[in-house]
Amino acid sequence: MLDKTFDPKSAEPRLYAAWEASGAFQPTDNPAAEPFSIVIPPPNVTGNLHIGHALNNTLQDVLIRFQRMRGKAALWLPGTDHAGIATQMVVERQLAAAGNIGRRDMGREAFVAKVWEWKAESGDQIVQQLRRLGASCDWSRERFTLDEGLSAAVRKVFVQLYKQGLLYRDKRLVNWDPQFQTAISDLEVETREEPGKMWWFAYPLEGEPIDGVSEIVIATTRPETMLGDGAVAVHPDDERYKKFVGRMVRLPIADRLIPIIADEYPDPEKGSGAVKITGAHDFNDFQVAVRHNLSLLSIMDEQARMAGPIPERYLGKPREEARKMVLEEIEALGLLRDIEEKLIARPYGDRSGVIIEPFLTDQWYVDAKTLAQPAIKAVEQGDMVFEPRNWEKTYFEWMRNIEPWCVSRQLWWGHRIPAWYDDDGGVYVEETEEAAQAAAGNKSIRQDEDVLDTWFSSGLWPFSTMGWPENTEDLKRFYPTNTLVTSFDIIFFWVARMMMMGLHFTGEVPFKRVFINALVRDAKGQKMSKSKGNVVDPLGLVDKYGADALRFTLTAMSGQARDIKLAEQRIEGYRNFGTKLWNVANFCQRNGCVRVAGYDPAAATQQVNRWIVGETAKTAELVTKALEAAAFDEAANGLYRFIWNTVCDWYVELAKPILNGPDGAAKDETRATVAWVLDQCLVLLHPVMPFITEELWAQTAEGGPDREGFLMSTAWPELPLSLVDTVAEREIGLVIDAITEGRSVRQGLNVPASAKPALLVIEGADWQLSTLDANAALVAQLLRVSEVRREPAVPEGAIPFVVNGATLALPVAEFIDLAAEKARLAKELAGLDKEIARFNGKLGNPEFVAKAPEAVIEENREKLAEAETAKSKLESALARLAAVG
RNA sequence: GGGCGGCUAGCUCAGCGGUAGAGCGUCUCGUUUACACCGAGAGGGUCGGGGGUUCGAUCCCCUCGCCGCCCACCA
Repeated sequence: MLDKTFDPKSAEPRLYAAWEASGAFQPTDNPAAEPFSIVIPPPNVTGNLHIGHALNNTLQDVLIRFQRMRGKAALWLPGTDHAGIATQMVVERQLAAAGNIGRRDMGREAFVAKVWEWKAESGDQIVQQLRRLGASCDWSRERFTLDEGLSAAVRKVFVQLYKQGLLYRDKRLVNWDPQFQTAISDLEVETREEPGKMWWFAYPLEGEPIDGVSEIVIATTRPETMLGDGAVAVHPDDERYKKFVGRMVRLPIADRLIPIIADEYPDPEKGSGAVKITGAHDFNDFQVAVRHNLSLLSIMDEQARMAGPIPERYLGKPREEARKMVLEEIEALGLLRDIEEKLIARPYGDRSGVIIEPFLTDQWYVDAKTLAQPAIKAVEQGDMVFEPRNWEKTYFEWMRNIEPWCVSRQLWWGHRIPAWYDDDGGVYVEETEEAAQAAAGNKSIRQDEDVLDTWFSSGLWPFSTMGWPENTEDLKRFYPTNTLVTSFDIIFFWVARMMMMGLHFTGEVPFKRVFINALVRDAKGQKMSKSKGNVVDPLGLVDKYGADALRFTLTAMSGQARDIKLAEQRIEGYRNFGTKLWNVANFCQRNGCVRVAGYDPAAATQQVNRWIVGETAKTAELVTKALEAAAFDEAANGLYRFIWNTVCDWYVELAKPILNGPDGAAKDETRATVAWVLDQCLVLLHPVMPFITEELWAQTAEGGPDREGFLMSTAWPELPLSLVDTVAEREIGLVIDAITEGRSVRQGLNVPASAKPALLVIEGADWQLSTLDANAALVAQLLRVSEVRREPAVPEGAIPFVVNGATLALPVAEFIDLAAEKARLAKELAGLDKEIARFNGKLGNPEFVAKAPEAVIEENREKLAEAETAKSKLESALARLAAVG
């Protein structure tokens, strides 16, 4: 006997452990099986499962379970990312909180050891959390971006790119994070628009005034950088300033002479039209400075404190303080011309939240422009497709305007750059220190202190995890992968980089399809964030409702283009769905619906059974097609409708009279069919709700033929649409309509529940009557009337009403408000008149008849005929009603 | 400044050429031997505004208006 409800808390861990122990997560070694592979977007090794992971991994699991059941050699390769900057940040913060010394005082080795310690401590948390979700990853193949093999792949890639001239060291402006004191890539900079000020300064002209003008006014939002100005630029066509070009101004405070130059860069419409050029602290200015061969004055250090060739009183001052000092001094000098309130776009480090400083340093760059070309082409020619398709625009846009990728980070947690230097400026890029030393001869060498951007190793993920550069069996069998499931916020960071690296090093796209999932927001549509306190913890939801309910919710909502607004109520609803399934299984058990060996759905004889077999086949078709197309929501919603509305609401109800009836062939067949339908439901629902279906699979094993292994390893059903019996479909449809309509009218008539009047079927098209006749007992039971029978006419005192073209009668005038019923019929009649007029109008329109498709015209004719029949029934019903009352 | 989404029932969203659907919520009824984590029923929408194409538009085109996201070097 089944328990009253499914208890996910005890069942889920038990089932998961059993699956894992059985080796069912590993791809089959059947050589005939077609491979299907997914690599997981590796979460931060020390991270926690958030709702985005839950969505993303649920979809992957749905896919992989589906493909596994279809007999593919399905591999879902899991792993984690070392997440350089994020992890280092966490550990540094912990050290600080514990009152320990900072990492710089601690030294590299000790600090990195600390991070490994932290990884060991919290490293498998997220992996355990994925298990709680039900993720059927092949844990025997689990990888980590910093493990031995992946590190070797990283070194190989770095060295090869270097030797191919696609990776180089360069001194240029980078985005510098003064808190972490490292360079970051363009993508890690977040521009925020904030209210700020723009100050207008006058720079005195050196020498004679021109036309009485003895100063040039510049506008700036960053006054402190003026100390590093190398020039003032004006547009060559700007009449106001043309004459000043070639002269010098005296830079206030710094007290240096700088030239006035002409350049296309200044926009005469903006600000004063004259721009101060600070080559070492602004990306635009840098380009101007290079064009004009201006010297680049760095006036800040790694922590964004003032430094360099500037007045002594500024040295060591933080940039904010320096700004105040400059403003005060400029004002005191009488050179402040104006202050303008303005929205300023400021760059912030996406991790540190600190304002980024353009900073002149030596860094390693990848020639992304070159690598991007094949990656663009691959998507253009469809070797890789985005799903939804639209995201390729985003991808193209970025790839076509790609800038060199700064890959070096001044951090300690990560892949150390395999480059060594000698004291004479020689650089040796090799996979090992031995090789570098060999190249350097007897010179002494030291390794580059920096590590690589986390995304450098993630970019290799699809092939490095499979053993590249070795030509492993896995690589041969499972690469390229089939589908990548990820969210749009890392298309640039990750998808694009994998495309570039994959194509360059393996000559193949790393995946054939990328499914971009939406972003999960809270019920109000706000982005979840710790500071807003609206973060939904997926594990809390799993605790409360079970993993299946959460999985179903996320799957059903995954169709949304951009955002998923997650409301807890919804999860509750899908938990109820699981319970509904559980209860229907319970019903099966109580009614002796046991699976029968060799059951042939095509051989069913009972009309309801023939009907549900067809409905099941249609659902299987729908779910299969949907999952193939990654239309996860359609699959989930189709199953929901089928199981709840079709099976539970109708099939089970229609089967009850047979199951409660006398023993015999009809009862046996129905029992077997009910059991079969339930089995199909379990199989089809399994990818989305693996736990409850697996549990029911085991619980329903009793009495029937033996179950072979787990449901998760069971074959996906192949149910041909030829199982659909259109006659059964139409007739059962009619029975359902009649019952629905009958109930509706009964309720409208306010017939008390206690009343059991007879229901008479007296008119209607023959085939409809025969259907109703055949199911008379059933209809009577479901309508809760004592009897359904045919009569030539409405008997004396009975109240007629129209259902589905047939006229039914209740001989219970005392229960019925005659006036209300008359009004109802009159209203219905008016509606029909309108409808008839509409169809007549349409069909009377020569243009419609001439141009509309034949099928549409035919449909309209049928509807017109139906409406006219219904009208005549209604009219006679009204007449008889008048006679009675 | 570019680009991309969204605007459909009170809420969250499907539908995307033939006069509107679901779930939740609301209201009414219900001790029907699977299920109250249930069942039956009702109410509720000029499908953001305005044009156009079409026999016919929520659906296609144009335009405007909000809302959101991404990218961009504007001082």
